[in-house]
Order: sequence, then C-alpha cells, then structure tokens
Amino acid sequence: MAHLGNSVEYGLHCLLWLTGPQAGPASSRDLAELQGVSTSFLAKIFPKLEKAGIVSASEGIRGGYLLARAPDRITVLDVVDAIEGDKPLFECQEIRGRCAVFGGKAPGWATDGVCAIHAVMLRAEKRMREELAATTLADLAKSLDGKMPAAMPGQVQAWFAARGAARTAAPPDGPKRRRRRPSA
Amino acid sequence: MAHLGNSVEYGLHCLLWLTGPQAGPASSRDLAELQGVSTSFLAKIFPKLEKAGIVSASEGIRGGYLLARAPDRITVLDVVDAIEGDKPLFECQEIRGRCAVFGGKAPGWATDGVCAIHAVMLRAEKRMREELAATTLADLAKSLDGKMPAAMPGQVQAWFAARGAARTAAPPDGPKRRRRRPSA
DNA sequence: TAAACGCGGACTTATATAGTCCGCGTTATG
DNA sequence: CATAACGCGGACTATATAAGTCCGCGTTTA
Repeated sequence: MAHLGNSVEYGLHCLLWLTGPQAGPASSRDLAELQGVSTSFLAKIFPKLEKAGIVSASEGIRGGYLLARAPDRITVLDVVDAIEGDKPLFECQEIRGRCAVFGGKAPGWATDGVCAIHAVMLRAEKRMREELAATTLADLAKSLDGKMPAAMPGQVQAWFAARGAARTAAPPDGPKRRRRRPSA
Repeated sequence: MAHLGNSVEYGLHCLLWLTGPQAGPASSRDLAELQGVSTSFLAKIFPKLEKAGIVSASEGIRGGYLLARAPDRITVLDVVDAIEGDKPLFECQEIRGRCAVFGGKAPGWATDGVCAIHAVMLRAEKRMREELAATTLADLAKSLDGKMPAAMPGQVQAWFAARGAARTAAPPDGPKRRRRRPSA
C-alpha cells in the first residue's frame, strides 16, 4: 500500500476542476461523475477539505463547493494534510530503552532526546513535506493549461450546465433515486 | 499506519549493533532478545537484508550475521528498500483519462507523459529518498558513540559472550525448546 | 547425533483503506 | 408548502497490508 491514498488523488483532481472560472458551486456528485470515481466515496472527502478551510460549502439544492481561497494559496501539502490528517512517515517504537543490558530500567543517556533512527526519518519526512508545500493548485492548473486545447474548459463548463438542465427538466418519472422509505 | 513499518526500525537497530567490532557472527535470536523484540519476526527480516547484500549469513550452529560491507557504505535507504521493497509513496490511478467529456476514449494530450499530480508526488518521494540515502550506518553509529558511556560496548559484548557460554553449558534438562515431533 | 543455526512457507490477527448505505437538516424552486 | 437536490455524518462491509506466530527442512559444529 502506498502512504498517500486514493482519497488524496481524488481530492486534488477535483480541486483542479474548481480552479477554473466556474459559474457556481459544483456538487460532489457532479465532480465525481465528471471524473468517473465513486460519488459516495468522494462525498466523504469533501467535508475534510471544508473543515480544513480549503473549500467552502453551500447547502441545499443548487449547493456545492467552491475554493475558499485563491489557487496559488493552496498547496498540495495543505490538501494532503486535510485528507490524511498529517500522519507520520514513521512511528518510533523506542527500541532504545529496551536493551537487555539495561535490565528493565534504561539510563537517561539512552532515552534522552530523539532516537537517531527516528531523527533520520523526521528529516526525510520534512523534505517530502517541503516539496509538497512548494507546489500550489495554481502551479498544477498552469501545467495543465499548457497541455489541453483551448476548447476544453468550455466543454467542461457545458457538461456542468447540461447536467443542471437535465435535472430541472427531469420529470418525476425519470430515473429516480431512492427516497426515504415509504412509511416506516 | 505509517509508510515505514516496524520491520525497518527493527532492522536498522540490529544493523547498528553489528556495526561494532564483533567477535563473531550474531544470530537473529540474540539480536532480537538483546533489544526486546520478537525473535520470530526478526527472523523474517534478516533474509531480506541478506538478499540485498547488506549482511552475509553463515549457517549451522555458531552461525549468524555479519555486515557484508563497511558501515559507511550502507545507507538508510539501502535498508529501507531491502526490507520494504521500494514501494512507492503514491500510486497514480490515472484519473486523467476518465473525464466524462472524453466519452470513454481519452485524447492523447490528456494521457501523454506523467500526470501533473503524480509528478509532484514523485518529486516528494525523490526528496525523501535523497535524505534517507544521505545517512549511513556509520553516521548513526557515530552519533550514538557520542551519547553512550565508554563502558557500554564492552557490556554488550559481554552479554553476547554470556549467552554463548550459557548455551554450551546448558544441560539437556535445561529450558528446552520444542524439537521436531517425537515420531510422526 | 543432537543442538543451534538460517531459510522459507503457511498461518493468524489486527488495523487501515476503500467503498457503500442510509437518514437527517437545509435550501431553492415550482 | 411539498419536493428534490444538496451537504453532513454515522454505521456498515470488504479487502489489503502489517505484524507476529508456528513449523519443518537442510546445514553445521561440537
């Protein structure tokens, strides 16, 4: 398994779409279906981004998510920490103090300060985090702009608009989603 | 859970003991009991270090492990890769090509090259690995030498010697370990 | 020949991830 | 004001990995 899970990947891809000049808030369902990932799973990720202050949510029909601040002020590290919860790369088990020659009571020189092995891991983690903090959503969006044709943003915006229209036009006999149970 | 598991920690601590001027090979059992970790678990780690060429093994009674090369030529990254198998920090799911506006067949501009998000993760992983590669077993051992009293190495060597003596002196009626089943 | 080794495969258990399901409160719209 | 589309969150399941155990084989030395 990898240290950085799929949730981070989904979250970043969604946030990249929110980087563009949107008409209004985008729902987590639309974002999920635009990218072909699970709607219910993505619905568990966005509240984390909201709590971290990366996106702002509007409730009710026509609600959805917007970036809470400018894309150049949101780093990849912000997103990783929001979703994964700042979990450490390494968890020191404090083997130091268990040495059999200590006989159960480890002397201070053995347990003071940070374990040398732990220290290496902390440095490595710091380097990793520095690199993640060095890239913002704006950087990612810019690199994509260089690749995609000029027509692409418009097509996506049209896709969102079409979904909204389909919903308002949908008659009650359409492909209905389950509602709360009929009675009890 | 952490990306770097306990196996790495156990392995590094053991290798640090092997750094000192040993009399002979150290068995994985002795190494485990010296540090208060599971003997059977540690016995699964050492073969990996042996396959990676970090330690060399000698079989049979009085057998055990020795460092296969000088401590200043063994980096923390070598040990991590030997034990964890060079697992990636991030596994790209290639969300790029799934965009609904492509309708199943993604254009080349969308899937060519490395995904921008994946690229950030690869850079972060590279930084992490660079830092792990920058520290050797000799560096770790040196930092420990600065902390431990001069008598410590001798005490550990005495502990190993005492174990060996106890084994040769152990009468058949001593605390026997299970042997292969009596008959069938 | 037996004990102490390394080696490796089969097994168990615990935890984390990925993903689903469901009901509640909120809100715009007809 | 009723309904449908929202966000929110809790409970649930399934699967993968980590951590640890158990056991038997071949090797080696005393």
